Amino acid sequence: MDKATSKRALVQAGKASRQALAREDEDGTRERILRTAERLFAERGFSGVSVRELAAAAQVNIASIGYHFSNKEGLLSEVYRRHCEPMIEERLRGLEASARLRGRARVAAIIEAFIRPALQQVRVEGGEAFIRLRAVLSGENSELLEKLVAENFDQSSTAFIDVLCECLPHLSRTDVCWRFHFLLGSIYYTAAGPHRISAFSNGRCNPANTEDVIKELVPFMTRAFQAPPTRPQRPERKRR
Amino acid sequence: MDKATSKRALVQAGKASRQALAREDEDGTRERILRTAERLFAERGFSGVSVRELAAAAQVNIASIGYHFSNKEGLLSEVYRRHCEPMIEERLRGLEASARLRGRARVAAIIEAFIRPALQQVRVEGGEAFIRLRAVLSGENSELLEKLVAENFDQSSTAFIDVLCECLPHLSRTDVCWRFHFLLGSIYYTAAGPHRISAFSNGRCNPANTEDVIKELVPFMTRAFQAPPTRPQRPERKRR
DNA sequence: CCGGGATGTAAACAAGTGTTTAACTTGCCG
DNA sequence: CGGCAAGTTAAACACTTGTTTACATCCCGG
Repeated sequence: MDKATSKRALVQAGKASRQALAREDEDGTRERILRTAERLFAERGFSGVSVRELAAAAQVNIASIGYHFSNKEGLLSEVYRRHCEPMIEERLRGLEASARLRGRARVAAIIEAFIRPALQQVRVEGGEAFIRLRAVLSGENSELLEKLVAENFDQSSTAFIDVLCECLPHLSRTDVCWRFHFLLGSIYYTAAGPHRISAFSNGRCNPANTEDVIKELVPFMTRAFQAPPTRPQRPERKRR
Repeated sequence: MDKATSKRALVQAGKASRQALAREDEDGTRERILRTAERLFAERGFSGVSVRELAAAAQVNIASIGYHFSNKEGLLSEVYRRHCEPMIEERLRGLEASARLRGRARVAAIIEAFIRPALQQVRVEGGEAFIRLRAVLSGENSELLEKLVAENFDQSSTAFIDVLCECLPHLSRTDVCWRFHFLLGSIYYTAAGPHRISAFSNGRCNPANTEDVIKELVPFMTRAFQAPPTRPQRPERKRR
């Protein structure tokens, strides 16, 4: 990828500025590739989709994807970045808005501010949500993905944890991190493996219904965050 | 796969009985393939590992894996089945044992009975736990995997949900299903994506430490399950 | 009208994919 | 000894993989 980067770097830069002018929604080759990619990757994962399939589905020449995004990984990065930016902004807006509330209501608002944008993320027409892609990817391709996740989410995750610590002063930061991690797991799994629950609930639970998920998950997690601390605020305190 | 199945079926049967005699731990080709497969699949997913890599890592001829397991998917099925059986048995033992307790303590015991066997599942030497494999697979290869999950887990999952419903009579079965689903998500994610939490907690949270995870997750989930119902016990009741 | 950069395309590239073949070794039993 | 089945092997099979090449267009300022 090193030689490809240096070779195509200038081309890429030119592309970016041009696209900033012609506002995203045009129907050009580049746009069609991106839309098809986010759909297919979300459905079948990264290594589960070949560039040939992708090109065929987007009705685009195979080489075009190399031309516009350097290579397959470059395409994934761009898909990822495009979705994360607006989602994170929405999350942070919700986080700020929660500041008007206090106590349990505020915790609930924070959790909802985190969940909602992820779940109702623009669904590609008739397809899976972007969150599904993130969940699917969390299994494979760890090197590239870990970079993407770190770049895109570290900042906002930390912001949420900070505010949660503020609202839950009886908890150590370690406990909050754990609980936040469990929350993440529930969101991902809801997006990634919706078949299982709908199976053992005889179809009564449908994770595709965003409002249902929020109605169930927010009170569940709000309550959970209020469990007594597992680790003491300061480890030494126990001895005193 | 259809023709292969019919052709190798008898061979497979013979193998199974022979292996029942020579107790699992021998160092034969078949055993080496299985052990290597569970390690590699867990690390890099199903489509992320080629038969050739696998054969090389197991120091086995490429054709051997076809001979012993019909094909790559057959190998996965066997890896899966071998781990699920003892794990599910342990889970059910824990579930029965929880019957001695009452109230919140019983809920906690049930949740721990479900979590513990999954997390402390025999780790292949120096490698990832089997649960990681399950989490990784939940993204890809959906047709085969869904069959495997259904075959191996439907029964035990239903048993757990049944008992939880008993312990939480204020909840509708639908609510219990949702909450069980969220629990599953937290477990999977803890196994699949351990890097993220250890990153934003500055290493204070280490999902590889099974006891830590249990100490954090059990109270968290126990409390969460006790949240007030989201859906009424009987939908019509609201109107009356 | 022409030169030049951006964009699109068919064909080829080398490597890698899962699977199968056919030959070969081994051990066992009549 | 011969026959036979289980197990192992190198080699080949028929595709698919991501990427690159060299060749067409296109459009626009000079």
